[in-house]
Amino acid sequence: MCTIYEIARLCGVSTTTVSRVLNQHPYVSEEKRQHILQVMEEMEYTPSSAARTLRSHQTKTIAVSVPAVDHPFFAQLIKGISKEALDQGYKAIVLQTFYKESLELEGLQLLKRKEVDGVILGALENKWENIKPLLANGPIVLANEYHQTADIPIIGYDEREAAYKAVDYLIQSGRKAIGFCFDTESSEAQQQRRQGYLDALSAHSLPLNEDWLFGEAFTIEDGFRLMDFIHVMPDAPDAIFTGNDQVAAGLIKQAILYGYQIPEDLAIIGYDNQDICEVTAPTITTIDIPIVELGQRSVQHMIQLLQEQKPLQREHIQLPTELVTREST
Amino acid sequence: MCTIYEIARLCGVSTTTVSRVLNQHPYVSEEKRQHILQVMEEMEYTPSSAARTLRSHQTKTIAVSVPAVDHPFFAQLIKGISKEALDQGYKAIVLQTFYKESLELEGLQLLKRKEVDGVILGALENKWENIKPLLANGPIVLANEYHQTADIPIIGYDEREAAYKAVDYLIQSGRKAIGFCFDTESSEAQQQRRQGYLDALSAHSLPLNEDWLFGEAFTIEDGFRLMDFIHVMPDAPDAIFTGNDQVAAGLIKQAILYGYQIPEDLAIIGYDNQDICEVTAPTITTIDIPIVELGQRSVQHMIQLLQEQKPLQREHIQLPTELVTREST
DNA sequence: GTGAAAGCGCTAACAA
DNA sequence: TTGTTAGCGCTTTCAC
Repeated sequence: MCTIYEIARLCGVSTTTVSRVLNQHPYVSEEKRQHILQVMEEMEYTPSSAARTLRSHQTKTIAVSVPAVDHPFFAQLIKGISKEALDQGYKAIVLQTFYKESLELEGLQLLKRKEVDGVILGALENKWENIKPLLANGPIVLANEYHQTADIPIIGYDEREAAYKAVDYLIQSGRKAIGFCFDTESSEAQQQRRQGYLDALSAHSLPLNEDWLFGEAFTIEDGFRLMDFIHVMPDAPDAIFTGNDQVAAGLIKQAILYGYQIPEDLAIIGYDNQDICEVTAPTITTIDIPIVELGQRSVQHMIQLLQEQKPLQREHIQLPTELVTREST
Repeated sequence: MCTIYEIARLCGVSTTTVSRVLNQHPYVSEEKRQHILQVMEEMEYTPSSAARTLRSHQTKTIAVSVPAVDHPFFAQLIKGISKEALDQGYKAIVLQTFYKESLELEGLQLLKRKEVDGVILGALENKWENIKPLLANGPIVLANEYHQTADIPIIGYDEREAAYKAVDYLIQSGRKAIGFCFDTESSEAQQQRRQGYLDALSAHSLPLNEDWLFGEAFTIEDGFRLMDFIHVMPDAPDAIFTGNDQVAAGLIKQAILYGYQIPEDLAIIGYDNQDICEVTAPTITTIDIPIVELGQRSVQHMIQLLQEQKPLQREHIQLPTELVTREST
């Protein structure tokens, strides 16, 4: 591990000159530049990023905060983010909140400690008031989550419209008793989605049955559990719009076990268009979301923010979604 | 953002003293310690990690290199690693190789640039000779991959035994024409696994049919494709031990489409015990691997290495695996 | 118990 | 076009 001093000494120049070739500063004679470059090569010189960070106050690192990396949705989001970051010369640090406010907040301390240049939030566990003060330490971008008032870039898709499309499709195909699954009540994205559900119902003059709103639905297991519950409901829905494909897969599997015909007895629509949609029997109708692109766009936006240095502004980017019909409807 | 100087000035002490309380050095009077702590609190002082890194040559960061984070296996591995790292006061940087040697090598430059203290390799794309020189820059730990000679800690499980268990089970249940899927030929872990397959065959005096070895099997899609291929084989196997649950799920789905009865016409065993095993029809018999624990152990090992500062040694830790029988066999 | 001062590796303002 | 020099924020000898 040699330093810029070594190189300078070896080349008979000052550290400034070496630093200049490192940063492609124009004022270096071609001759010296070549020589220095060559010596660097020979010595296997690699600049210390710690020193650079200390000087420049830039870490070239972005943190991504998600509830859990092994949820297929977030795994894909991270895939996009991590790839794009690396492409742009940044590193990505992964933070998991496990759906806990405290862990989210703790992760965000990285911003305060200047260990990362910015944070991409793939979900939002805390109230915005708790997050907001951290903006003083660096930009925050919301990916896949929504907030009414936060003055930061929000990269997502039209949750309301996506939900509307799904529910409308169910109604068009003759369903009248449509259930809705969500994960957490607190997520504004989920509320938007619910609004789409409600709008579709009222567009077709269908009344809302509160019993058909099912919360805490995240995983395949939750799908199993939920189906157990629905199976014994006196007034069960004949279709369900789930919040994600995992839950849909769980529902379907368990329903088949109970002897349901799907979609005849119960139609099901998922969300995310994960691979799992193609291997269940029946396959799952779902909403396709450009997740990887969502991650990439978030990074691009973040880097732009970092470079322009201008104040954070509210901005709402919505990527297109698509209803993909399969056997479960 | 205030510095140690500010705090020192405000408290009428030297920076040394402030630094001492920061590092819980004993020689500070209780009185001053309290005062300093309080002022830090008031000023919302947070130490600059860049400066600390520059001084101490420690980044408190570990890199994890995997082919792709959205593969369920690696997603879970990262979950374990990322969680354990954070618990221990380390950060985890995610590197994706996309199965390319060049990207793996590029990621490993982080070690050289001293941007991370160590690297956990969740797979191995390069020849070991290409990786080895990097050991001069920091420890490398192999998680879930195997190498014959590398003098580094290897945390995994007995691939050979796991494969043996699976194939033996198939043979015990009357199968004689057993196929084997793997992803890449170059992985030594895969070779171990293949050895288990071979050993089980010969233990029961079954000959090896080279046509029943199927490579490049990573995803659900690959499972589909593979089944298309098997379907038209003149001499098709009556059971397949796949390298992962995704492939198993794809095989099953496609086989059912072709009118196969599973397991009667074709028995299938997966690998990893992912959630997907429970939602396919039929459900998937598989090998359970403690993936999250594997990740955690790797981090623990890495941190120990980092702290002890003693030279890297070859070490081979094997976690237990288990055959989980379901409907596909 | 406490502080002065050097230095980790790099960059940039200023001078030449 | 090139070099001198002063820090970035922190830790750690060494001296008191």
